[in-house]
Amino acid sequence: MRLSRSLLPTLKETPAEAQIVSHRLMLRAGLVRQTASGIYAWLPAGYRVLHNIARIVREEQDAIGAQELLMPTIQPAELWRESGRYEGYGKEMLRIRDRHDRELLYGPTNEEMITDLFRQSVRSYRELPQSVYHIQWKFRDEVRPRFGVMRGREFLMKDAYSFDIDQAGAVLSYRRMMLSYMRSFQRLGLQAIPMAADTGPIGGDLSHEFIILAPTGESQVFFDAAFEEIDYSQGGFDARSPEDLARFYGLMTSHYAATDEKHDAAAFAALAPERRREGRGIEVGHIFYFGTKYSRAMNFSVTTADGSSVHPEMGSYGIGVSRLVGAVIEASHDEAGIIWPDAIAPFRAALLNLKPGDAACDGLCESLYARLGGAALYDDREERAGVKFNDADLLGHPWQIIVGPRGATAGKVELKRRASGAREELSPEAALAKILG
RNA sequence: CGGGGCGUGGCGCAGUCUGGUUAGCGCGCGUGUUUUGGGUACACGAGGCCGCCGGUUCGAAUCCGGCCGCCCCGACCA
Repeated sequence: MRLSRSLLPTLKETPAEAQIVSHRLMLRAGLVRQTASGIYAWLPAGYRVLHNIARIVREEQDAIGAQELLMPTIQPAELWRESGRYEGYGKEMLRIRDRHDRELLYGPTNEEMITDLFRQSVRSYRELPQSVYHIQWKFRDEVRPRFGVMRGREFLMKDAYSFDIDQAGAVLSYRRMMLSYMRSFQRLGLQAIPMAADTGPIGGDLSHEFIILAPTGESQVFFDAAFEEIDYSQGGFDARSPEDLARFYGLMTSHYAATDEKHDAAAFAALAPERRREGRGIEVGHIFYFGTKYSRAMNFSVTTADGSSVHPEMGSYGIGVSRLVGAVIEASHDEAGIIWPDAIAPFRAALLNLKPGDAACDGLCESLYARLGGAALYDDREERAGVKFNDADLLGHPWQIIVGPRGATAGKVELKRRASGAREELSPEAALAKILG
């Protein structure tokens, strides 16, 4: 992308409405613009990040055999009356009427809808277990939206639903999903910790929330360093193996982890000092096993091997995709701006032409840009070097290729690593190899 | 939903209490000169229904009433 032709409105000053660092940086870096309280437009660079996060989450869902589908944002009130939640959900649900005065709502979640879809077509135990997910916009009419994209009213969420024939199967689905979550967060460059949680309005028996560490997180968290050392990869655990899932779940639940409300100082103190970890955390995911709550209320049953019928055991699993954009920034930034993890950066590299109009600089930049393609944001603007440096740091590209007249004539570029600040002068080929390699 | 605050060029703000020149300042934007590896300097210039509606007044950004929007603290939440 050429910066001179991009909708990437960086700001020198912070808009007054932004309080927390991720909100400020998202506005300043031109990732989003607020359209109404808690509702944001995603500008090109921000949208790329959102896509990248969604892609990783999707890959990890697919990897455990969950099927992607897409359910609508607007739902009929009738479905929610069946489960009893239309009345129960409260003012957070955005209720709408169409021209025929039919009651609709903008979905805050999809348990009812997916249960309806399953009951329409799934009749036999032979068709289960199944897990499905979608990545779709949700709306919760928060009384008080804040923290920018971290607590908006409209947000992008990955929500998954599992259907099993019995509790044993449902527990496996639950554990498998937990593994997928830990892998997703790890790939996003985040340290995540699962913690036992209350089930809230979703209801159910078993629930964990996933907290990621960020210095500006909303709650204090305490945990065992063991979480940092676990290998969540395919090599570490096979998601198809019940034994591996049991071992994994054992690790997740046997080590100490708690937010300040549930913190047990004595238990924490019992850990060896070098294993005690403490920090601030942000909730980015939540999983629930709630049994037959919806299948029973909505009369979804399947026949079993012996000819009787049962209500399938269900679970639902959410990841706040748009919230993660803010959460990642909270976890990874400095005074100059954002520091994107390589996996989700909008661009792998910023290509800084320090002297547009200079034949050597232009020529070298054009050839580098052609080689980098969509991986690079080419700063071809007629701006001072300082402006470009500052914008590149603010945007947080993992790499910066700096092309100035001095180096260009000598066939050299400077490569800067955003996270460490390390710079080195090297040949264009070597720089490309590092960035693309 | 309780409490507090704010709406003035794209952004950050002053002016409002105490009504009265052409409504200011910084940044940004445009043109020119200058500068050329960390937000350069100078000059000139464009850009404002002062959130909206109504009222008071000879006169309203400023006073009064209503409405709308946004932010912060708390309770609540992926």
